[in-house]
Amino acid sequence: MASTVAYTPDETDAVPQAEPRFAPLYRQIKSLITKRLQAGDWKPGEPIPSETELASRYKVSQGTVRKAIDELAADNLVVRKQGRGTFVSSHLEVRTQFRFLRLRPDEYGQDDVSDAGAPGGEFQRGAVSSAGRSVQGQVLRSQVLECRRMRAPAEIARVLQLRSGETVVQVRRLLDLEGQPTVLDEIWLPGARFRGLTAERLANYSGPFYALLETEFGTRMIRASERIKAVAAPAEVARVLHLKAGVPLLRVDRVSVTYEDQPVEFRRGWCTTERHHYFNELS
Amino acid sequence: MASTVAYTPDETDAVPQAEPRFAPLYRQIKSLITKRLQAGDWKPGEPIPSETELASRYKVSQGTVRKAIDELAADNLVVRKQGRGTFVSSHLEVRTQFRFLRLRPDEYGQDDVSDAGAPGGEFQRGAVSSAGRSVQGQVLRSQVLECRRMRAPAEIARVLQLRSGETVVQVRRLLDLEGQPTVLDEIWLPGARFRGLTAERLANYSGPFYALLETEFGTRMIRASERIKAVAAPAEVARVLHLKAGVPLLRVDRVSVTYEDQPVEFRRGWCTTERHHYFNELS
DNA sequence: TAGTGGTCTAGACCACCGT
DNA sequence: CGGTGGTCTAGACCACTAA
Repeated sequence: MASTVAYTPDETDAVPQAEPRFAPLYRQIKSLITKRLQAGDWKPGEPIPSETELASRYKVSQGTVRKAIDELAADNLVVRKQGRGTFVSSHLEVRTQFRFLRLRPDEYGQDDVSDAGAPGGEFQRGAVSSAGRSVQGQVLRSQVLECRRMRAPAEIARVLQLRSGETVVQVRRLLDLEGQPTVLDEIWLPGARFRGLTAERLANYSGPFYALLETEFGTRMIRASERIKAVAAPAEVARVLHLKAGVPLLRVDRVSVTYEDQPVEFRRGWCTTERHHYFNELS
Repeated sequence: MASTVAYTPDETDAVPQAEPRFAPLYRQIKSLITKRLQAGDWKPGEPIPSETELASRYKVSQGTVRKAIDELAADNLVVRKQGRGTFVSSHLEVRTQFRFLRLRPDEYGQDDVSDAGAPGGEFQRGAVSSAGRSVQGQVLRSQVLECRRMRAPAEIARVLQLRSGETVVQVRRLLDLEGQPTVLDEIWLPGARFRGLTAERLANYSGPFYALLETEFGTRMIRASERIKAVAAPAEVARVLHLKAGVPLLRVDRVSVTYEDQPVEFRRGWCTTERHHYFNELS
């Protein structure tokens, strides 16, 4: 294949359409692979074809495929395992399980956490509406309070890029960390994408929320952005968290996106920081 | 040079000592370059030698140097500029100036900020004890309230890895965002490293705090980690921020490190989030 | 042992920048 | 134009994993 010219598909692949022409070859390859992931041709947890296989399939050198996969790995879409292969990443894997949970107990990792090596999260099946598991040394327990379908409030519709009045699923749940009620999450999801999502389905599922969305609804959360404010606890929130109304809480608003930067979740978390803190690395 | 064996220094470079032997060649090269940066042989804003130059100097292929520099660039230690060269990154550069400031006005970037392309921060010299400048579309003004030397409190000494009782510099400053007092920063620095740092020096300097530490004291902040809590504003803090005592504030504790992960700053920021929020990207 | 990702090389050519 | 980083190739060898 010529070096920088537009990629011409061979028989084994879907046509690449609205791509930025004249992108470097490795980006075109990256984009082709991403499309396959998005289409679900290669599923979370499974290996993608080997570098040599992809190289011959796309008629480029292995080095080019390598660079494409390097970026996919940097984007956390894929995980390389030496000697084994390259795997579609999944919220089910221990290493990426609570990738988006930034709340840490205050005692944890006094200095930089650097690598910390999470002690492998073994799952314990919980009672109805709950699941208990260990993550980063802390015991995590999730209890679903509510799951209902409703017409999207204007604000939610805007964020999720829905027409106003379209239906959304609202989930409210309580997170216990070390036995303390710590986070109240209010989650909104596009109704169309998560058709069969019910309170019962959630109750019977033990495991990370995003893992359920991934395995049951084929929607993988890729990336998210958060906005954090300090607020006084509203009465209703305080009640659920067993706190006095008005105590300071972290209000964490999160927009999560799948492939192509499609927003598919809006979440508002109300967090006590009496025994925990929000952790962040700057670089 | 043989492929994976230990690197043997040639005449042009300091001996590599306590390095993890049997690291890949490119990491050894990376480490050699890092040492040069740390030693100040190549200064912030200046170019480092070209890839071909480094390749011949270290007697490795250009590809290997390239991979080393790729990582340095990913670590933000260095910035590549096509056609020009590779430059030691600096807190003076517009693009990295307020790299660590995560507070955004609420209206800014309704959706993902993605790339946003900050509109180039032109500096305006301010009155004594202050500097006004524009960053990411918001007007930022810093006012030094206090700068004194003191014996390190136990907690500070621990974080900065000093012997208890060693002297530290404490700086207190107020950040105005869009004319609103928004953040009160309490900063502790190791006294030994920042010997000539005085209130006057700070007052006469217009520009980012870290840029001053970099240019005047040769200490570059590489990386930081933050812990965030929601707290009720202490009376003293509230007074400075023109708020009522007890209103919810973000308390952001930051530990910043230089090369070799040496901690060199502890900072506690008290932030109102009435008109701003803390922004974070998860991936 | 065969297959995978990881490292290293050498050389070609391109895109961009300043002079 | 010459020099810099950016892309692409082809091939060799290493390290790790699983059968």
